[in-house]
Amino acid sequence: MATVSALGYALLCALHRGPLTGYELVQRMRKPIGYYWTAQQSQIYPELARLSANGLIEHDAEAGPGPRQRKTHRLTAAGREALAGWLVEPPAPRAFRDETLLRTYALAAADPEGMREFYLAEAETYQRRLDAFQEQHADLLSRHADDPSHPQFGAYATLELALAGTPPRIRWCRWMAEQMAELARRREPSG
Amino acid sequence: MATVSALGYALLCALHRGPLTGYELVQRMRKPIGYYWTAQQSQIYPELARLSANGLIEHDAEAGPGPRQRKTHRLTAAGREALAGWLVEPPAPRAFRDETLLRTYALAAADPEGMREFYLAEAETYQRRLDAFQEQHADLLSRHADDPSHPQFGAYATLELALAGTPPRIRWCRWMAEQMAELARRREPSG
DNA sequence: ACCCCCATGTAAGGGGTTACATGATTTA
DNA sequence: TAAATCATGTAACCCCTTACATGGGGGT
Repeated sequence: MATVSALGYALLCALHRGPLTGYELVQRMRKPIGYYWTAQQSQIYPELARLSANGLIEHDAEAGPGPRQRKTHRLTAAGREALAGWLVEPPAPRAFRDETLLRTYALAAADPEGMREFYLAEAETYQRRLDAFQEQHADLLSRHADDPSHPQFGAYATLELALAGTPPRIRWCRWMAEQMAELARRREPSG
Repeated sequence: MATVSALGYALLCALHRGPLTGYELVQRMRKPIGYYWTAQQSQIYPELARLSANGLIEHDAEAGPGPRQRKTHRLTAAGREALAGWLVEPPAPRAFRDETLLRTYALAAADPEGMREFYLAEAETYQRRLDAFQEQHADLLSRHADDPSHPQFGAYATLELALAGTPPRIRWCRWMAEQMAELARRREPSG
Protein backbone atom coordinates (compact mmCIF):
# COMPACT_ATOMS: atom_id res chain seq x y z
CA MET A 1 0.00 0.00 0.00
CA ALA A 2 2.17 2.82 -1.28
CA THR A 3 1.40 6.31 0.07
CA VAL A 4 0.12 8.90 -2.39
CA SER A 5 1.31 12.52 -2.34
CA ALA A 6 -0.99 15.55 -2.36
CA LEU A 7 -0.11 15.98 -6.02
CA GLY A 8 -1.18 12.39 -6.67
CA TYR A 9 -4.56 13.06 -5.08
CA ALA A 10 -4.83 16.28 -7.07
CA LEU A 11 -4.51 14.23 -10.25
CA LEU A 12 -7.07 11.70 -9.01
CA CYS A 13 -9.38 14.68 -8.29
CA ALA A 14 -8.84 16.01 -11.80
CA LEU A 15 -9.70 12.60 -13.24
CA HIS A 16 -12.81 12.02 -11.09
CA ARG A 17 -15.20 13.29 -13.78
CA GLY A 18 -13.75 11.24 -16.63
CA PRO A 19 -10.59 10.15 -18.51
CA LEU A 20 -8.02 12.71 -19.65
CA THR A 21 -4.65 12.57 -21.42
CA GLY A 22 -1.50 13.78 -19.68
CA TYR A 23 -1.49 16.82 -21.94
CA GLU A 24 -5.06 17.72 -21.00
CA LEU A 25 -4.16 17.40 -17.32
CA VAL A 26 -1.22 19.74 -17.88
CA GLN A 27 -3.57 22.32 -19.44
CA ARG A 28 -6.09 22.09 -16.59
CA MET A 29 -3.50 22.33 -13.85
CA ARG A 30 -1.85 25.42 -15.31
CA LYS A 31 -4.98 27.37 -14.46
CA PRO A 32 -5.64 26.30 -10.88
CA ILE A 33 -8.00 23.33 -10.63
CA GLY A 34 -10.74 24.02 -8.10
CA TYR A 35 -9.22 27.54 -8.15
CA TYR A 36 -6.69 26.44 -5.50
CA TRP A 37 -4.30 23.87 -6.93
CA THR A 38 -1.70 24.02 -9.69
CA ALA A 39 1.04 21.69 -10.95
CA GLN A 40 3.79 21.80 -13.55
CA GLN A 41 4.08 19.51 -16.53
CA SER A 42 7.35 18.12 -15.19
CA GLN A 43 5.57 16.98 -12.02
CA ILE A 44 2.52 15.56 -13.73
CA TYR A 45 4.03 12.96 -16.06
CA PRO A 46 6.17 11.21 -13.41
CA GLU A 47 3.26 11.31 -10.95
CA LEU A 48 0.96 9.68 -13.52
CA ALA A 49 3.54 6.90 -13.87
CA ARG A 50 3.60 6.44 -10.07
CA LEU A 51 -0.20 6.35 -9.79
CA SER A 52 -0.26 3.81 -12.60
CA ALA A 53 2.40 1.68 -10.90
CA ASN A 54 0.25 1.76 -7.73
CA GLY A 55 -2.79 0.63 -9.70
CA LEU A 56 -4.84 3.78 -9.00
CA ILE A 57 -5.11 4.76 -12.67
CA GLU A 58 -4.83 2.95 -15.99
CA HIS A 59 -4.61 4.11 -19.61
CA ASP A 60 -5.27 3.33 -23.23
CA ALA A 61 -2.44 4.19 -25.63
CA GLU A 62 -2.71 5.27 -29.25
CA ALA A 63 -0.24 6.71 -31.76
CA GLY A 64 0.43 10.37 -30.95
CA PRO A 65 1.44 13.24 -33.22
CA GLY A 66 5.04 13.17 -32.02
CA PRO A 67 7.57 10.45 -31.27
CA ARG A 68 5.62 9.18 -28.23
CA GLN A 69 2.28 7.55 -27.62
CA ARG A 70 -0.81 9.47 -26.54
CA LYS A 71 -2.19 8.01 -23.31
CA THR A 72 -5.70 8.50 -21.99
CA HIS A 73 -5.78 7.98 -18.21
CA ARG A 74 -8.76 6.97 -16.08
CA LEU A 75 -9.35 5.98 -12.45
CA THR A 76 -9.39 2.30 -11.56
CA ALA A 77 -11.76 0.94 -8.90
CA ALA A 78 -8.82 1.10 -6.45
CA GLY A 79 -8.20 4.70 -7.48
CA ARG A 80 -11.82 5.70 -6.92
CA GLU A 81 -11.69 4.03 -3.53
CA ALA A 82 -8.41 5.74 -2.54
CA LEU A 83 -9.86 9.10 -3.63
CA ALA A 84 -13.10 8.63 -1.71
CA GLY A 85 -11.12 7.70 1.40
CA TRP A 86 -8.80 10.69 1.13
CA LEU A 87 -11.59 13.22 0.48
CA VAL A 88 -13.08 12.84 3.95
CA GLU A 89 -9.72 12.88 5.78
CA PRO A 90 -8.98 16.08 7.70
CA PRO A 91 -6.16 17.87 5.85
CA ALA A 92 -2.74 18.06 7.49
CA PRO A 93 -2.19 21.68 8.54
CA ARG A 94 -0.08 23.40 5.89
CA ALA A 95 2.20 26.38 6.50
CA PHE A 96 0.60 29.54 5.15
CA ARG A 97 3.03 31.83 3.45
CA ASP A 98 1.89 35.25 2.34
CA GLU A 99 4.49 37.79 1.28
CA THR A 100 2.03 40.65 1.63
CA LEU A 101 1.44 39.83 5.30
CA LEU A 102 5.19 39.40 5.84
CA ARG A 103 5.76 42.89 4.42
CA THR A 104 2.96 44.26 6.56
CA TYR A 105 4.57 42.88 9.69
CA ALA A 106 7.74 44.90 9.02
CA LEU A 107 5.92 47.92 7.68
CA ALA A 108 7.55 50.23 10.23
CA ALA A 109 10.83 49.81 8.30
CA ALA A 110 9.35 51.11 5.02
CA ASP A 111 8.47 54.41 3.41
CA PRO A 112 4.72 55.07 4.00
CA GLU A 113 4.13 56.56 0.55
CA GLY A 114 5.76 53.52 -1.10
CA MET A 115 3.65 51.19 1.02
CA ARG A 116 0.50 53.13 0.11
CA GLU A 117 1.17 52.43 -3.56
CA PHE A 118 1.95 48.82 -2.72
CA TYR A 119 -1.44 48.28 -1.07
CA LEU A 120 -3.32 50.05 -3.85
CA ALA A 121 -1.64 47.78 -6.41
CA GLU A 122 -2.56 44.73 -4.30
CA ALA A 123 -6.18 45.89 -4.15
CA GLU A 124 -6.27 46.10 -7.94
CA THR A 125 -4.75 42.64 -8.34
CA TYR A 126 -7.39 41.11 -6.09
CA GLN A 127 -10.15 43.12 -7.79
CA ARG A 128 -9.18 41.64 -11.16
CA ARG A 129 -9.11 38.17 -9.66
CA LEU A 130 -12.56 38.76 -8.19
CA ASP A 131 -13.90 39.85 -11.58
CA ALA A 132 -12.64 36.63 -13.17
CA PHE A 133 -14.17 34.56 -10.37
CA GLN A 134 -17.52 36.32 -10.77
CA GLU A 135 -17.55 35.58 -14.47
CA GLN A 136 -16.99 31.87 -13.90
CA HIS A 137 -19.46 31.87 -11.05
CA ALA A 138 -22.15 33.32 -13.31
CA ASP A 139 -21.33 30.75 -15.96
CA LEU A 140 -21.71 27.84 -13.54
CA LEU A 141 -24.92 29.35 -12.12
CA SER A 142 -26.41 29.50 -15.62
CA ARG A 143 -25.80 25.76 -15.81
CA HIS A 144 -27.54 25.26 -12.43
CA ALA A 145 -24.35 24.03 -10.74
CA ASP A 146 -25.62 25.50 -7.44
CA ASP A 147 -27.61 22.29 -6.97
CA PRO A 148 -25.54 20.03 -4.66
CA SER A 149 -26.35 17.00 -6.80
CA HIS A 150 -25.04 18.70 -9.95
CA PRO A 151 -21.73 17.11 -11.09
CA GLN A 152 -20.06 20.54 -11.10
CA PHE A 153 -21.31 21.60 -7.67
CA GLY A 154 -17.81 21.07 -6.26
CA ALA A 155 -16.27 23.57 -8.69
CA TYR A 156 -19.15 25.97 -7.97
CA ALA A 157 -18.55 25.64 -4.22
CA THR A 158 -14.84 26.54 -4.51
CA LEU A 159 -15.89 29.71 -6.31
CA GLU A 160 -18.37 30.50 -3.55
CA LEU A 161 -15.48 30.58 -1.09
CA ALA A 162 -13.36 32.74 -3.38
CA LEU A 163 -16.25 35.20 -3.77
CA ALA A 164 -16.74 35.34 -0.01
CA GLY A 165 -13.06 35.67 0.86
CA THR A 166 -11.76 38.14 -1.73
CA PRO A 167 -13.83 41.28 -0.94
CA PRO A 168 -12.64 41.45 2.71
CA ARG A 169 -9.08 41.26 1.41
CA ILE A 170 -9.69 44.10 -1.03
CA ARG A 171 -11.26 46.23 1.72
CA TRP A 172 -8.26 45.50 3.94
CA CYS A 173 -5.82 46.61 1.22
CA ARG A 174 -7.73 49.87 0.74
CA TRP A 175 -7.84 50.42 4.51
CA MET A 176 -4.07 49.84 4.69
CA ALA A 177 -3.54 52.38 1.90
CA GLU A 178 -5.53 54.93 3.94
CA GLN A 179 -3.49 54.21 7.05
CA MET A 180 -0.30 54.73 5.07
CA ALA A 181 -1.63 58.02 3.69
CA GLU A 182 -2.41 59.12 7.25
CA LEU A 183 1.13 58.18 8.33
CA ALA A 184 2.68 60.10 5.44
CA ARG A 185 0.54 63.15 6.28
CA ARG A 186 1.72 63.09 9.90
CA ARG A 187 5.39 62.76 8.99
CA GLU A 188 5.38 65.55 6.43
CA PRO A 189 2.65 67.91 7.65
CA SER A 190 3.54 70.76 5.25
CA GLY A 191 4.27 68.57 2.17
CA MET B 1 24.81 42.18 -5.17
CA ALA B 2 23.64 38.67 -4.28
CA THR B 3 19.91 38.02 -4.49
CA VAL B 4 18.07 37.32 -1.24
CA SER B 5 15.39 34.64 -0.92
CA ALA B 6 11.95 35.17 0.59
CA LEU B 7 13.20 33.39 3.68
CA GLY B 8 16.11 35.83 3.87
CA TYR B 9 13.71 38.78 3.79
CA ALA B 10 11.55 37.04 6.40
CA LEU B 11 14.56 37.01 8.72
CA LEU B 12 15.31 40.65 7.97
CA CYS B 13 11.65 41.39 8.79
CA ALA B 14 11.95 39.52 12.08
CA LEU B 15 15.07 41.52 12.95
CA HIS B 16 13.64 44.92 11.99
CA ARG B 17 12.61 45.77 15.57
CA GLY B 18 15.92 44.83 17.16
CA PRO B 19 18.69 42.21 17.50
CA LEU B 20 17.87 38.55 18.17
CA THR B 21 19.86 35.34 18.53
CA GLY B 22 19.40 32.49 16.07
CA TYR B 23 17.60 30.57 18.78
CA GLU B 24 15.17 33.41 19.41
CA LEU B 25 14.49 33.62 15.68
CA VAL B 26 13.76 29.89 15.63
CA GLN B 27 11.22 30.32 18.45
CA ARG B 28 9.48 33.26 16.72
CA MET B 29 9.26 31.54 13.36
CA ARG B 30 7.74 28.37 14.76
CA LYS B 31 4.60 30.31 15.54
CA PRO B 32 4.00 32.20 12.28
CA ILE B 33 5.58 35.66 12.25
CA GLY B 34 3.05 38.27 11.12
CA TYR B 35 0.64 35.29 11.39
CA TYR B 36 1.60 34.23 7.84
CA TRP B 37 5.19 33.07 7.71
CA THR B 38 7.01 30.15 9.32
CA ALA B 39 10.48 28.62 8.98
CA GLN B 40 12.33 25.62 10.36
CA GLN B 41 15.45 25.75 12.44
CA SER B 42 17.39 23.90 9.74
CA GLN B 43 16.57 26.68 7.28
CA ILE B 44 17.27 29.56 9.62
CA TYR B 45 20.89 28.93 10.61
CA PRO B 46 22.25 28.54 7.05
CA GLU B 47 20.21 31.55 5.90
CA LEU B 48 21.65 33.69 8.72
CA ALA B 49 25.12 32.71 7.49
CA ARG B 50 24.21 33.74 3.93
CA LEU B 51 22.76 37.07 5.04
CA SER B 52 25.91 37.67 7.06
CA ALA B 53 28.13 36.81 4.07
CA ASN B 54 26.13 39.33 2.01
CA GLY B 55 26.66 42.01 4.64
CA LEU B 56 22.95 42.46 5.44
CA ILE B 57 23.30 41.38 9.06
CA GLU B 58 26.15 41.22 11.59
CA HIS B 59 26.52 39.67 15.02
CA ASP B 60 28.24 39.76 18.39
CA ALA B 61 29.38 36.37 19.71
CA GLU B 62 29.65 35.27 23.32
CA ALA B 63 30.19 31.92 25.03
CA GLY B 64 27.02 29.84 24.86
CA PRO B 65 25.70 27.13 27.16
CA GLY B 66 26.64 24.35 24.74
CA PRO B 67 29.66 23.62 22.59
CA ARG B 68 29.00 26.55 20.26
CA GLN B 69 28.94 30.32 20.53
CA ARG B 70 25.78 32.31 21.12
CA LYS B 71 25.37 34.92 18.38
CA THR B 72 23.18 38.00 18.55
CA HIS B 73 22.26 39.17 15.03
CA ARG B 74 21.26 42.67 13.95
CA LEU B 75 20.59 44.45 10.66
CA THR B 76 23.42 46.43 9.07
CA ALA B 77 22.75 49.70 7.23
CA ALA B 78 22.85 47.68 3.98
CA GLY B 79 20.36 45.22 5.47
CA ARG B 80 17.96 47.97 6.48
CA GLU B 81 18.22 49.42 2.99
CA ALA B 82 17.63 46.04 1.29
CA LEU B 83 14.60 45.45 3.51
CA ALA B 84 13.11 48.90 2.83
CA GLY B 85 13.52 48.33 -0.90
CA TRP B 86 11.94 44.90 -0.84
CA LEU B 87 8.96 45.93 1.29
CA VAL B 88 7.48 48.16 -1.41
CA GLU B 89 8.07 45.67 -4.26
CA PRO B 90 4.93 43.98 -5.56
CA PRO B 91 5.10 40.32 -4.51
CA ALA B 92 5.65 37.67 -7.18
CA PRO B 93 2.37 35.73 -7.54
CA ARG B 94 2.61 32.53 -5.52
CA ALA B 95 0.71 29.34 -6.25
CA PHE B 96 -2.11 28.90 -3.76
CA ARG B 97 -2.54 25.35 -2.59
CA ASP B 98 -5.48 24.50 -0.38
CA GLU B 99 -6.28 20.84 0.25
CA THR B 100 -9.78 21.68 1.45
CA LEU B 101 -10.61 23.36 -1.85
CA LEU B 102 -9.04 20.50 -3.78
CA ARG B 103 -11.28 18.05 -1.91
CA THR B 104 -14.28 20.27 -2.54
CA TYR B 105 -13.62 20.23 -6.26
CA ALA B 106 -13.90 16.42 -6.33
CA LEU B 107 -16.71 16.28 -3.78
CA ALA B 108 -18.98 14.36 -6.17
CA ALA B 109 -16.71 11.32 -5.69
CA ALA B 110 -17.20 11.27 -1.89
CA ASP B 111 -19.78 10.11 0.61
CA PRO B 112 -21.98 13.13 1.55
CA GLU B 113 -22.23 12.19 5.23
CA GLY B 114 -18.43 11.85 5.45
CA MET B 115 -18.00 15.23 3.79
CA ARG B 116 -20.52 16.81 6.15
CA GLU B 117 -18.36 15.75 9.09
CA PHE B 118 -15.27 16.96 7.25
CA TYR B 119 -16.68 20.48 6.84
CA LEU B 120 -17.91 20.65 10.42
CA ALA B 121 -14.41 19.71 11.64
CA GLU B 122 -12.93 22.39 9.37
CA ALA B 123 -15.32 24.98 10.77
CA GLU B 124 -14.20 24.13 14.29
CA THR B 125 -10.52 24.36 13.35
CA TYR B 126 -11.00 27.84 11.92
CA GLN B 127 -13.15 28.87 14.88
CA ARG B 128 -10.33 27.98 17.26
CA ARG B 129 -7.88 29.88 15.11
CA LEU B 130 -10.21 32.88 15.13
CA ASP B 131 -10.45 32.78 18.93
CA ALA B 132 -6.65 32.85 19.21
CA PHE B 133 -6.45 35.76 16.76
CA GLN B 134 -9.09 37.70 18.70
CA GLU B 135 -7.15 37.26 21.91
CA GLN B 136 -3.96 38.64 20.39
CA HIS B 137 -5.90 41.40 18.68
CA ALA B 138 -7.37 42.50 22.01
CA ASP B 139 -3.91 42.42 23.55
CA LEU B 140 -2.41 44.64 20.84
CA LEU B 141 -5.41 46.99 21.02
CA SER B 142 -4.87 47.41 24.77
CA ARG B 143 -1.37 48.60 23.90
CA HIS B 144 -2.78 51.08 21.34
CA ALA B 145 -1.13 49.29 18.40
CA ASP B 146 -4.03 50.42 16.17
CA ASP B 147 -2.21 53.72 15.75
CA PRO B 148 -0.31 53.53 12.41
CA SER B 149 2.75 55.15 13.98
CA HIS B 150 2.89 52.54 16.76
CA PRO B 151 5.91 50.21 16.26
CA GLN B 152 3.59 47.17 16.43
CA PHE B 153 1.01 48.51 14.00
CA GLY B 154 2.27 46.05 11.35
CA ALA B 155 1.57 43.04 13.56
CA TYR B 156 -1.81 44.55 14.46
CA ALA B 157 -2.65 45.02 10.77
CA THR B 158 -1.90 41.38 9.89
CA LEU B 159 -4.38 40.38 12.61
CA GLU B 160 -6.97 42.74 11.17
CA LEU B 161 -6.83 40.78 7.91
CA ALA B 162 -7.06 37.44 9.71
CA LEU B 163 -10.11 38.68 11.64
CA ALA B 164 -11.76 39.87 8.42
CA GLY B 165 -10.95 36.75 6.40
CA THR B 166 -11.66 33.93 8.83
CA PRO B 167 -15.40 34.39 9.54
CA PRO B 168 -16.38 34.09 5.85
CA ARG B 169 -14.42 30.84 5.73
CA ILE B 170 -16.22 29.50 8.80
CA ARG B 171 -19.62 30.46 7.31
CA TRP B 172 -18.66 28.71 4.07
CA CYS B 173 -17.70 25.51 5.93
CA ARG B 174 -21.04 25.52 7.77
CA TRP B 175 -22.89 26.17 4.50
CA MET B 176 -21.05 23.26 2.87
CA ALA B 177 -22.01 21.02 5.78
CA GLU B 178 -25.68 21.96 5.21
CA GLN B 179 -25.39 21.23 1.49
CA MET B 180 -23.94 17.82 2.28
CA ALA B 181 -26.77 17.12 4.72
CA GLU B 182 -29.26 18.06 2.01
CA LEU B 183 -27.52 15.70 -0.43
CA ALA B 184 -27.56 12.84 2.06
CA ARG B 185 -31.27 13.41 2.74
CA ARG B 186 -32.05 13.24 -0.98
CA ARG B 187 -30.07 10.05 -1.55
CA GLU B 188 -31.50 8.18 1.41
CA PRO B 189 -34.99 9.66 1.81
CA SER B 190 -36.21 7.00 4.26
CA GLY B 191 -32.97 6.61 6.25
C1' DA C 1 11.97 29.50 -42.88
C1' DC C 2 9.99 30.03 -38.56
C1' DC C 3 6.83 29.55 -34.90
C1' DC C 4 2.94 27.43 -32.46
C1' DC C 5 0.30 23.31 -31.10
C1' DC C 6 0.18 18.55 -29.83
C1' DA C 7 2.24 15.10 -26.65
C1' DT C 8 5.47 13.02 -23.61
C1' DG C 9 9.40 12.85 -21.12
C1' DT C 10 14.23 14.22 -18.34
C1' DA C 11 17.68 17.23 -15.71
C1' DA C 12 19.25 20.67 -12.53
C1' DG C 13 18.56 23.36 -8.72
C1' DG C 14 16.04 25.81 -4.94
C1' DG C 15 13.11 25.55 -0.86
C1' DG C 16 11.07 23.11 2.96
C1' DT C 17 10.43 19.19 6.37
C1' DT C 18 12.11 15.66 9.34
C1' DA C 19 15.61 13.84 11.73
C1' DC C 20 20.36 13.58 13.58
C1' DA C 21 24.17 15.55 16.43
C1' DT C 22 26.70 18.05 20.36
C1' DG C 23 26.80 19.38 25.24
C1' DA C 24 26.06 22.28 29.45
C1' DT C 25 22.40 23.76 32.74
C1' DT C 26 18.02 23.54 34.94
C1' DT C 27 13.68 21.01 36.37
C1' DA C 28 10.85 16.80 37.74
C1' DT D 1 17.98 9.52 36.35
C1' DA D 2 15.42 11.35 33.00
C1' DA D 3 13.64 15.18 30.62
C1' DA D 4 13.44 19.72 28.95
C1' DT D 5 15.76 24.15 27.77
C1' DC D 6 19.39 26.71 25.65
C1' DA D 7 22.12 27.07 21.39
C1' DT D 8 24.01 25.94 17.01
C1' DG D 9 24.75 23.19 13.24
C1' DT D 10 24.36 19.05 9.38
C1' DA D 11 22.14 15.28 6.35
C1' DA D 12 18.63 13.11 3.73
C1' DC D 13 14.64 13.51 1.37
C1' DC D 14 10.59 15.39 -0.98
C1' DC D 15 8.25 18.88 -3.64
C1' DC D 16 8.21 22.43 -6.95
C1' DT D 17 10.06 25.48 -10.66
C1' DT D 18 12.67 26.33 -14.73
C1' DA D 19 14.61 24.65 -18.53
C1' DC D 20 15.94 21.18 -21.98
C1' DA D 21 14.69 17.51 -25.40
C1' DT D 22 12.12 14.95 -29.25
C1' DG D 23 9.40 15.29 -33.52
C1' DG D 24 5.22 15.48 -36.51
C1' DG D 25 1.57 18.74 -38.41
C1' DG D 26 -0.46 23.28 -39.45
C1' DG D 27 -0.28 28.38 -39.99
C1' DT D 28 2.02 32.93 -41.59
